[in-house]
Amino acid sequence: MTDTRDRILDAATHVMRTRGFARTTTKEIARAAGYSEATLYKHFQDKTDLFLAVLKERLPTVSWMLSPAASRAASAAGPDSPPGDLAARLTAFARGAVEFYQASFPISASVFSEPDLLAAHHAAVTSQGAGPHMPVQALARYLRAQQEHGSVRPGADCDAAASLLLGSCFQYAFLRCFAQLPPDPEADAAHAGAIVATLLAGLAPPHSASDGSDGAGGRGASRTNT
Amino acid sequence: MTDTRDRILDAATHVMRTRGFARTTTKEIARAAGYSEATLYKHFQDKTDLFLAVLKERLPTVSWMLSPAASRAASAAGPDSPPGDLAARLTAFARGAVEFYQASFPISASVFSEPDLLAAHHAAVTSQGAGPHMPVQALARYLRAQQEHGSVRPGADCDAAASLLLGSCFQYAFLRCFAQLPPDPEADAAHAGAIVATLLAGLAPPHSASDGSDGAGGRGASRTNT
DNA sequence: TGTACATCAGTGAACGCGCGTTCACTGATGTAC
DNA sequence: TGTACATCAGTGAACGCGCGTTCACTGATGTAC
Repeated sequence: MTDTRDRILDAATHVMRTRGFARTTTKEIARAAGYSEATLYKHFQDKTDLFLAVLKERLPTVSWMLSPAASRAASAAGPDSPPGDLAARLTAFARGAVEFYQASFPISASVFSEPDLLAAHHAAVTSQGAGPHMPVQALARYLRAQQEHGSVRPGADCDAAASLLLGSCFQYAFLRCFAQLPPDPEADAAHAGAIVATLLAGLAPPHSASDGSDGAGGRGASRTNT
Repeated sequence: MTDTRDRILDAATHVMRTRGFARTTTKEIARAAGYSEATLYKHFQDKTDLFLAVLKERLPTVSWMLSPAASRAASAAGPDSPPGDLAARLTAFARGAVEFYQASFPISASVFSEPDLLAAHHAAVTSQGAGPHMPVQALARYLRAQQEHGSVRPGADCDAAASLLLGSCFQYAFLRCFAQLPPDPEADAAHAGAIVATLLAGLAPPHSASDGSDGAGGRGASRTNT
């Protein structure tokens, strides 16, 4: 059955998550899948082939970018969109990103322990136009669209902004994985809200001339703390 | 000799970098160090003990935070510091961070493939008050100091800003490791400059009220503890 | 319907290999008298 | 100075184990006549 292949991939993914890459042996995978080890080799050429299939077919997808919040954000948002909408949409985007990174980290980080596997995975991912830089580029594109609507300051560097926002989510997810903290929607929401607000408002004081490019002097912060 | 221990640690670090964690066997380490495998066990209890020593004693330190640029930034910077200085210092900080992350990633990511090792490393690192969240906290502290000098907008959320800036560096370094790109100081400088400028200026257009009822500081203020 | 054969998902048991680890040993160096 | 012994960094060779992989096999199901 084709079902068997899926069960093996599910089992391998589960073992990778729970026991870690180093302990994900053919024996463990077979046991978790409920088949003999020999069966693995009816469906996959060797262990590397199986791992690559897991990476390709079982890594959490970036489909959260197409989630209601994100897709509506990308499609709708006319020039008449209410203020605050951008912040709300970016916050939803950030929360999705954290969830995604936190789910994929334990598996994708393991790839770094086998350079051959890393190279093979990278080649596979590149050849189909995917890769971990995609979400960043997608967010940058979205921000540029918002820029045309006037929701984003004209002179702003949308690539840099995307790198800041998703980088923060990425590292935040990493830190939680490293500390082996359980998922915490409340903390995630607080993080997402805080970074979005900070990114939108900027750090420079109203009177500062630290970004010479377009003298974005008034930037929304001018009314703060008066 | 104590020299032997150092040579073994150097060899292990080198093998981890070049062959990857999975191929870092006692045989390879011994060969690279120029000793027999048995010698490893005169200096380390077992292989895990050796790895933990590598992680503790050979991971790139965060000493770049104490580099000329960073330390001067932390100590000097009176209220009369020239405008643009903050940007320059943050840019230097960001470049150092990228270099640091890019050097440590290949080794520290491997730890995720052995949950036991991850837990042991995390415990060791935590017990001595270190950890990957330290740079973020240090940057936040620095920003708060700048805030008191007036170089940073009063209402700004310094924790969020630190997360944005270092998160971007972290993910940028990860992406380069993943793509197995060689170090590129020019690209690094461009990245650092762009994210610092963007973080300082913010995204919101001057006339926008995108961050809610009470101005830019509102969201950040709710979780900023001063 | 019964018979003979084909197909094919899945297996038990074994394979060679390379791993981490141990142990009795070597041989250079230091030292007491 | 020579002798006898102690110390100790380092080793060669072996160990048991668990890994990935293979192979001859099973037995249920389908099918031709």
